[in-house]
Amino acid sequence: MDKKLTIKDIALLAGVSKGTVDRVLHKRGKVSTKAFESVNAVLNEIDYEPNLIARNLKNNKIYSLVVVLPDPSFDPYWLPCVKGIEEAIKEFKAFNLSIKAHYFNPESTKSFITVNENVLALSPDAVLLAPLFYKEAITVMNLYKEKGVVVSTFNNQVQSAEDLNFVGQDLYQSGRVGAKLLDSIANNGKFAIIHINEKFKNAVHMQEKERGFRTFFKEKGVQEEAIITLKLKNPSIELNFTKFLEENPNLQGIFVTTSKGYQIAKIFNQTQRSKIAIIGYDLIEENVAYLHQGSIDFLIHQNPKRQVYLALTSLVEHFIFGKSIPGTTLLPIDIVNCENSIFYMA
Amino acid sequence: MDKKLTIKDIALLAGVSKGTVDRVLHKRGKVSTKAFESVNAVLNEIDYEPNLIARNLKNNKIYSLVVVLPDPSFDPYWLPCVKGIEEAIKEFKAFNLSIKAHYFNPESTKSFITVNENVLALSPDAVLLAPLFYKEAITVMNLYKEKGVVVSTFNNQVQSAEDLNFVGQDLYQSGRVGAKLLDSIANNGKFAIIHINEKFKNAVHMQEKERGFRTFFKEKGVQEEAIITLKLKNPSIELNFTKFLEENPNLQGIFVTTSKGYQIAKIFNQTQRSKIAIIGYDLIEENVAYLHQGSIDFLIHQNPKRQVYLALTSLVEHFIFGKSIPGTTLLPIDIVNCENSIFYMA
DNA sequence: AACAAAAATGTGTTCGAACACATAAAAATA
DNA sequence: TATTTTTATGTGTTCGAACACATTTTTGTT
Repeated sequence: MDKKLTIKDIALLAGVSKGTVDRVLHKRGKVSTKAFESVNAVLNEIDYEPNLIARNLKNNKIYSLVVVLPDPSFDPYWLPCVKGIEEAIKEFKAFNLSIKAHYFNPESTKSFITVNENVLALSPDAVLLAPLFYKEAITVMNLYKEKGVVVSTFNNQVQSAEDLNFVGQDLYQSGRVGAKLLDSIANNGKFAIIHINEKFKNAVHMQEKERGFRTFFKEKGVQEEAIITLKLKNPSIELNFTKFLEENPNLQGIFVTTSKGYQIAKIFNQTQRSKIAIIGYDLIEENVAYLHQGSIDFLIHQNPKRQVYLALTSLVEHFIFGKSIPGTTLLPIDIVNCENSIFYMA
Repeated sequence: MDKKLTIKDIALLAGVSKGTVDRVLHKRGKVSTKAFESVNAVLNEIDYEPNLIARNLKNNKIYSLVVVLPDPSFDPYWLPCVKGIEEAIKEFKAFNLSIKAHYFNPESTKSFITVNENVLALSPDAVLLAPLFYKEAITVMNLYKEKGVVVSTFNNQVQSAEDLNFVGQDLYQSGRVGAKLLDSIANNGKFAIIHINEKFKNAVHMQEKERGFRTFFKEKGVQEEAIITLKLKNPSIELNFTKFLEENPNLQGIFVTTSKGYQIAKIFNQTQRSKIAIIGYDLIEENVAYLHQGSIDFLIHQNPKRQVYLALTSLVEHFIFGKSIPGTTLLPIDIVNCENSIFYMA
C-alpha cells in the first residue's frame, strides 16, 4: 500500500524526533547541520506531502470571506452571483468559514466606497470584489492590502498590478465571438455596435468588446465604414434607434455590448421590420425570452455565477488547505441559443 | 463569533458525556430515553454540523478510485479525459487517495470485459466507467455492485436503474442545438444528418442526436423529406459522400453526429464546392483546424475532461467528506466557433 | 437484601500537523 | 574543571470525531 508518509515516519527514517522534522520543514532553525542533512536526505527521497486535513484541524480558525458586489435589485445581471455565493456556502458549510455578501448601488461611487469601508472595518480574511469603478477600486484595494486582507476580483479586471487574483472573461475575445456569430448568420451589409449604458461605468468593458468586434471584421477585409457604433441612453433609446434604422436601411446585424439587448429586440417586435440579426449579452430573463421568441439570435454568457463560485473556491482552498490562489482565470465565452440556454441558467 | 459547535459542546449543554452524544448521533443505541431526549433537545436547537475534517482525519483510509475508459490512442476524443484525471489527482493529492486509469480498446467488447474484470479484482472503492457497450456495461456494473464497489458513469448513460450516478450531456437536446445552429446559418434547402461510425457502439448516441435534430425541424414545420440521414463507413466514406452530394444538389447544411466531422470537411476542401454549412462534434485537433480554416462552422463540445473531473470530484467528496453522490449531472451543451474554441481546450 | 446480569454512561486513545514547553547536549565563561 | 549560557532535541498537548474499553448505574433473580 502506498500510504502517505507522516512526519512521524520521516522522524523514524532520519533517526530524529518529530519536533526536529517539523523545524526542518518549517525552516524554524535550531537544528544542527547533521540533523538537518539526515532529515533532508529522507525528504528528497520520499516526496512528502503534508496531510492538509490534519493541518487544518489543528489551525481551526474561522476564516471570514466577504463578497462585495452590486445590489441585484438595481441590475438583474448580478442575481446569479448571489446563487454562486449560496452554492459556495453550501459546499463549504462543514468548514469553519463565514461567507457574507455586501451590496452596493452600482450607480453610485459613493455607495461603493462606503460599503467597502464598512467591510474593511470588519477586517475579514479576504474580500472578493466586483471593481466596477476603476479609480475607487484601486483605492479600496490598497486599503485592504494595508490591513493584510486578501483581495480577489471578478467580473471586470482592474488593469493594474493590484489585482493579481481575477476571475472573468477576455472581453476583447468576447467581441470577436460576437463578430464571428454575426458573420455566420448574416452576410455582407452593415453592422451596428450598440452600447446601452446609463452611466459610463462600463466604459472599459464596452470598448474592449468593440475593439474585438472591429478587429475581427478588419482582419476579414470588411471596410471600417460598414460597422457603425451607436450609443444609446435612456429615455431616448427608442427614438434614436428608430432614427438610426431609417438612416441605415441595409443593416444586417446588431451587436449589443451590454445586457440590455432586450430593449432593442422589443423595438423590433413592435415595428415588425424585416429580420435583422441580434447578438446580445447575458442570460437575464428578458433576454432569454426574446431568444426563445426569435428576435435575439445569440446571447453571450458571462457566467457571473461561476465567476463568483470559482473565485470563492480558490479563496477557501487557500485558507483551508493552504493552496496558492491562481492569478487570472479566464472563463470560456459561452455561446447561447434558444436550445442550450437552459443548461447555463440552472 | 459563530464558531461551530462540537460534540463536546453538545455534551456540556445536554449534561451528558461526549460518548453519549456520539451514540445518539450515530444511532448506536444503549442510551436511556432521558439522555436521548436531552441530547435531542440540544440538537434540535443548534443545527449541528459535524466537522468533516476531523471525521476524515480519524477514518484515514486510503480510498482507491479507478477510471475505466477507452484508450485515447484509438480515438483522440478520450484524450481530454486523461487530463481531467490528472487534474483531479493534482487537486486531491494531499488526501489519502489513489486515482488510477485503466484503458480498454473501444472497438472490442472483449477488451471492455477483461479490463473491468481486472479492475474488479483490485476491489477499489469506486469505479468511474465509460459504459460504451450497453449489454456488457450492465453486466459489469452488477458485478461491481455485488462486490460493494460504487459505480459512476460518464459520457453516455446506460438507460437503466443501474447507473444512478451519471455525468454527461442530454443527447436529444444536443441534436436540437445542432439543428438550431444550422437553422441560423443556412435557410430553406435540404439538410443531411451524417453518422460516421466504424462499429455500432455509438448507436444510441447517434439516434438520440438524430431524434433531437429532426424534432426541431418538425416543430418548425419543415417537411421530413428535407432532412436526409446518411450512414458512412470507412473506407467508402469519400465515394459514397460524393455520390450523395451529386444526388442532392440543393443541400444547405450537414450535421455530423460523431467526432469525425473533419473527414467531411476534408472532402469539401479537396473538391472546392460551393459553401455548405457543417456542424460537428468535439474539439479534437483535426476538427478545430477545419473550424479555424472555415469549413466547419460550429462544433458542439461534449466537455469530456470536465465530465471526468466532475464525476471524480463527486466521488472524492463522497468518500472524504461523506457527501452524497449527485444522481444525474447534465453538463451544458457548449457551442464552439473559431473565436471561443481556445477556452474550451485549456 | 444480596448478588449477578444487563444496560447505560464516561474515559481514553487514535488520526497527523503544529507548536509550547521541558530536557539534554554543546559551547562559552569563570 | 565547574558553572552558566546557548543551542539543539525530544515530549506532550491541542484540534474534533470515532470508537474501544472501563466504570457506573439500573434491572432482574434468588
